[in-house]
Amino acid sequence: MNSSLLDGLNPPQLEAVTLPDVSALILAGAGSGKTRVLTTRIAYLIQSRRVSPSGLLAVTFTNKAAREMLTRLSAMLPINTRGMWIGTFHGLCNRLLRAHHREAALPQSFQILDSSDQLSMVKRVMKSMNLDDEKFPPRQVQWFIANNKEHGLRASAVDTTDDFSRRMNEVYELYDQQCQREGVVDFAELLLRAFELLSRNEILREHYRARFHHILVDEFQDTNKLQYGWLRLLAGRDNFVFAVGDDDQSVYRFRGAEPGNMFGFDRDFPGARVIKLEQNYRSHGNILDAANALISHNRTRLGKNLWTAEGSGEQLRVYEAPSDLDEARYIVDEVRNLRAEGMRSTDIALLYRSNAQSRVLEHALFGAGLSYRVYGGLRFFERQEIKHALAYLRLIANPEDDGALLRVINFPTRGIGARSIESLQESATVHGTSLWQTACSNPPGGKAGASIGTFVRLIEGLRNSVTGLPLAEIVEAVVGGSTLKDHYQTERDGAERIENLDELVNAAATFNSEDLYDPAAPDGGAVDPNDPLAMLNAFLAHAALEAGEHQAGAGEDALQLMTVHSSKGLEFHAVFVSGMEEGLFPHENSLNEEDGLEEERRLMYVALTRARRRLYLTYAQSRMLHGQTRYHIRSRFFDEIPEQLLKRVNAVPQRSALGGMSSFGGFGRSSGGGGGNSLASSVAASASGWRVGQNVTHPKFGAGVIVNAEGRGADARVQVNFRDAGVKWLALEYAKLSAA
DNA sequence: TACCTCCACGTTTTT
DNA sequence: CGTGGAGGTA
Repeated sequence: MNSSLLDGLNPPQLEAVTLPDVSALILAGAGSGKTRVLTTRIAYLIQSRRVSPSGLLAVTFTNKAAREMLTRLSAMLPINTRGMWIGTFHGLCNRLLRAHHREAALPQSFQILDSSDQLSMVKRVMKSMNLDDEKFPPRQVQWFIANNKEHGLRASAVDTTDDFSRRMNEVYELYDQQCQREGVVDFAELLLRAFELLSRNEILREHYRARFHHILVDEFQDTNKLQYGWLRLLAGRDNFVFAVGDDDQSVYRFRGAEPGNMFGFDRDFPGARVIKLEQNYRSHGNILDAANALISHNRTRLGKNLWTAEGSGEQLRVYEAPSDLDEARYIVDEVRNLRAEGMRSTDIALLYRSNAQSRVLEHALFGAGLSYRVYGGLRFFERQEIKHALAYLRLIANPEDDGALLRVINFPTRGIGARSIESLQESATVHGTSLWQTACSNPPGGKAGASIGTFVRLIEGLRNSVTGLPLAEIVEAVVGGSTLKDHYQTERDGAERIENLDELVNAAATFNSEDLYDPAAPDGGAVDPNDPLAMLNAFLAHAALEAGEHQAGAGEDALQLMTVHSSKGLEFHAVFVSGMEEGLFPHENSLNEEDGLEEERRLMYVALTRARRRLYLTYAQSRMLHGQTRYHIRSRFFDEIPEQLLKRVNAVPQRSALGGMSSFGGFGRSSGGGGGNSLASSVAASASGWRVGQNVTHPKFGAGVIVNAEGRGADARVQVNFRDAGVKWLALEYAKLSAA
């Protein structure tokens, strides 16, 4: 039994899985069996080391990762995973706070704000302060609040240095007060509140410390300061943290991730072991060599080199397109070829640095009749109609939730306009009560008051009618009774919204209380499926914490389109990385940021290591961006990959723009590939040392940029758009052009 | 209240 | 170019 568990592990994997009681940092390279090691470690602890499943805490970054861990674990062990604390940081903190809501000073039915709810709340608070949202962009204030919370800082602890941040901090303070009044918490608050609860409350802290001797963390490089503090707090001196991560795949620094948590691990956990998993089971050698070479240009690294027992495989295919349209056309052609060879579409990924780049690709794919799926769109629980229905439900669960009330008090419209709402808010401020209480006891007079009375009776009627009903019937009654469906019936594209509302009822019906309910759990964190209110709260928390798969329509054989960020953790047989241009990838904004280029390089490393067998890197000389054609040179990342690993498939010999020989100098073989006249132009221009998009100066015409080229050798001519002199064709042999 | 037009903006994003 | 938000008008 035990041996089968460990069968097939390589020596470092085996060492990691069977470590004694110590803290450990597992540096797991891309495709090195990270998830396998993590889950096998859990299984090993339970089976061989007789650790009780309830004595383990495993924390991930995403719900998907948590689900996968649970699935794999139940396949490995004949145990009930229900009582186990495996989940996301936010999910586990929610669980903790529900179980100890009194100690955490929260109402039992506290609700969770997602980012858009949080933004509305910020706007509302700023409005009450009469803060100019021109001068203080709400998004920036929202970021300020979240960022401070993620550093463990309450408003009272924020060190404000200037008037601007002092003012934002005032919003922060009032925002927190308002959340507290309403009984709502934002995402960062879940973590901070749980952290403070355990810091302050010694009894609880010791209870959980005594319980969780083993704490396992996935994607450790993505943890922020607060999450790290939370881990350390729970670990105390006597427990063991098993952290798995890859500093080379840290690409969320912009969102608060502190890869530095990895670098300080052995300082904070004295005696911690460090194990590197460097054998890659995913990619062929050339792909890994390219990735290794690229990432070696980063200075801030723990240091790791992937290797594979497989052969070198193919070279990386590099395609230079005259334009983004040609690039898309080439990709479509190649996809067709791959499919003709029998590759499934789902095994092919089209990656890009930023979402805006998907449009051209989608257009080309659509035109070619190839089915594709774009990741990163609007998610189920974020849809307008779903948020509305959830707001009705939230209001029933917790009437103090002003945000929920404001969302639906006049949706569908019932004659409560901006003025009525404003006077309601004023009255609430005067009386120091929630909007709901004000609407009940101190409604404004006149017609507005009458409409508000109708709304109050609607909500009360709904609340009474669903008391004691099972979850699905509650949701069904509210979706129906709210007249949301009737409203969408009259809308032009309301049919899909109605479908989604029906889908919400289904989601409630299949909402799995089993995952949450463990009768044997020693703490009170379990949700009793027979307690309708508890189930409703759990469902609403689920809606906020797990916004749902991006889109339906999964399952069918479709190409996978996504940003490089979204591709982290996935793998594909063939991968196209498009838009490999300076300014796009690395993104121009990153160049001004501290460590920005290194993060871009890590991102590129992620992109390269997604591919198992075939990897395409494509770029375009010209690209439509923000409504105008822009000219970029190919990404510097090409220069960081050894030449012999690259194969230029459209054989454009090219000298670099700055005059030196490019890393492609040795390629001259001609093969297929799209392109038309403009391709010929690019050949002409680049062969002569000039390229489209290059800035030049002319002794007579002054400064300009090359916009086109034709001919070769003595006939080569370039078209230059001069700042002052307009567009002119110049023969290269005679014109005294120089690079600017 | 609803619709329309104009303007600003444009990296990555989970919970 | 395309979108989303804001503000103005019917």
